Amino acid sequence: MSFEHQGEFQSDDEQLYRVRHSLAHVLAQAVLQLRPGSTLGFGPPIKDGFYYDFALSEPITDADFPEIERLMKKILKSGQRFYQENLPKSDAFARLAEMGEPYKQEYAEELCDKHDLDSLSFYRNGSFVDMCEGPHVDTTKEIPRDSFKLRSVAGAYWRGDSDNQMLTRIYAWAFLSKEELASYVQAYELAQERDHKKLGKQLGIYTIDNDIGRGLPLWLPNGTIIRDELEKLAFELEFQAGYQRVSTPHIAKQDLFFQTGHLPYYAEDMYPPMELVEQTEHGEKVKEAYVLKPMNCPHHHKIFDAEPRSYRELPLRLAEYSHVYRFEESGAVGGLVRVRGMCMNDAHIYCTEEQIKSEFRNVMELYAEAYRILGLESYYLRLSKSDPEDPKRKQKYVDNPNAWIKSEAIIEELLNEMEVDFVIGVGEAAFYGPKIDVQFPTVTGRDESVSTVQLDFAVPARLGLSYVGSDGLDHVPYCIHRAPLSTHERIVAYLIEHYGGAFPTWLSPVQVKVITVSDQFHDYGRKIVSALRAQFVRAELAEESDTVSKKVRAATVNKIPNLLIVGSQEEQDQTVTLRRYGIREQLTLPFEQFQDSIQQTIDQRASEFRVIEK
RNA sequence: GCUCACAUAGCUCAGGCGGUAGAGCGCUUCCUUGGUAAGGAAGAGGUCAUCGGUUCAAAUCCGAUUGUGAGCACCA
Repeated sequence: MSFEHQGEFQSDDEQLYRVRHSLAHVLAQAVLQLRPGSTLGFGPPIKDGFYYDFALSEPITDADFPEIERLMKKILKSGQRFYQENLPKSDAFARLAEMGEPYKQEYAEELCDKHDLDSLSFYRNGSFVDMCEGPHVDTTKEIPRDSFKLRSVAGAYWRGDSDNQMLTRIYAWAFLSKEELASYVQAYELAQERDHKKLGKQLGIYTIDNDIGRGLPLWLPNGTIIRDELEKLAFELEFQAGYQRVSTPHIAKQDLFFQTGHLPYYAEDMYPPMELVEQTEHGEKVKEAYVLKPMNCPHHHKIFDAEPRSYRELPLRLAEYSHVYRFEESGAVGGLVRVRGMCMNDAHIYCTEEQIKSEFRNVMELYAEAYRILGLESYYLRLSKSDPEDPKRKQKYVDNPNAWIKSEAIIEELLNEMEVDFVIGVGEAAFYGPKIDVQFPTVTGRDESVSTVQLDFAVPARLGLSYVGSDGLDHVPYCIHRAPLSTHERIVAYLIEHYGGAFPTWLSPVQVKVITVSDQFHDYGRKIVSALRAQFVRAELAEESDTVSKKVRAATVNKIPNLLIVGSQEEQDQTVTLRRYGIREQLTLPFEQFQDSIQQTIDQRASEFRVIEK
């Protein structure tokens, strides 16, 4: 198993860091020129450039970018020197007050309190002064004038807290040369071509209809094939790992979720209840309330509880691909990555404390196997812990400090024993326990949790789950929640971007497209298609009376992995000419040999096509 | 939820300083029967997101709503 670590922006290139940091100051200088009376927030370097936050006197939009860039270039050209000065803290506060910089002032006071500082660092270039630790370039002449580009304007809360005022953030790309900028922008644009929202539409995978609802994707025939293949994969992996499949309804009584503790912890993320109302003498009364399930665990817990359990049955592994519904905030919903209705590769493992580690390990191995088959490599692990410092912790996490310490220790120990790299996410835990999240980068450069394994020390007890131990006494089981293949929505989004829409044969909605050289070979083409379909290969004949070129192009645009070209030669020899997606060289082989080869390619879920020699 | 931008044919987009619209692809039909990324011709297809306001006149200007995108916050 290999898990790569991926951390925050840390430039190993000191000069790049200085340039970006200095450009942030130059941007602020230009914006203050254009919008006098604006004040400053933070303006750090980031992984591909920098940003700066402003409380603007007048709004700015991207239509102002050319003007701002012009002002910035003028400043760069003028060769301003950067001077550092350290002011005693009282002088520093006085200066910030004089400058009219309330955000900087607030931060300055906090810095001094927290780190017990008695002086603060400022940088001056030209007429512009900013409280800042540096480092910076010596002079703006060091900064190439053509290697940065303003990218976007967006809102951002001061100090990242939605209770605070929203500032205006301007993002920019910045590099050390024009060429580096150009190649970065080009790579960025190329990556946008892989965006699952774009390809999902182009390849007929899913659609979202406003009459159905936001965040509620409709899976088209091509997308449904991919889902079915993933479910088949999960079924096989889980069968071999000793899981049992169960099926449960999409709704349950609201009261169940009070018992589990989801309500009130999780209320904001749930669709409002469906209420059955009864007429009484005094008016209306809610007789029963049902909710759409946001998670499957309560339903599975009830299956565990459906009969008396012995320690001999543990670990009991219950698996289900099931829909859950979460009322994500409108601004969070987008494409397939954040949706309000999703189908999850869920399972719950009930086990004893002694079994936790080995079960976690089994789950991690199942993940690694699934990722290997899917060819996914660019992920890293995050140990998601609670945050004991969080003032809102009582609303966010089950209140049982000892259980948190113990369960977090078990998982961290396991990760260390497995010798895998991981980062720690403080405050990223589930409300009922710590978890290991598997993070994947999207084409838009964000990391998202795709898969997750979670340890639950709280909910089984709340529902009164128990098993009889070898000592004849009742014990509360631990529960491991896991979803290696994530939700169909999220994993398919990643797979589309990972493969750029060109799926390996086993996942591809159309696996073989038969292209005849002219209509007179359609009979042979149809014979091939029906023989392939008889072995459950998803084959189609290109029926259009177009030229071969046109049909090849159409199939290529649709990223179909295998094309079979047939004409008089092939019909006479009972062969086919195979052209693989993205490969120009082709191969003519007996049709029967192709049948065996594609069967093996599919059965092995191979990423490449290998011809079987007879 | 918040900030900003955007919404024109099935798709990708142009146009429009106010006088009710265009291209390419796709689709349909016809000709072509062609050996590897677009053969040719004709045709159908749009209350310019929705609602309201200004105006003699709104797709164009203004407002609201809905949706989409980029961020922020959120994210089991």
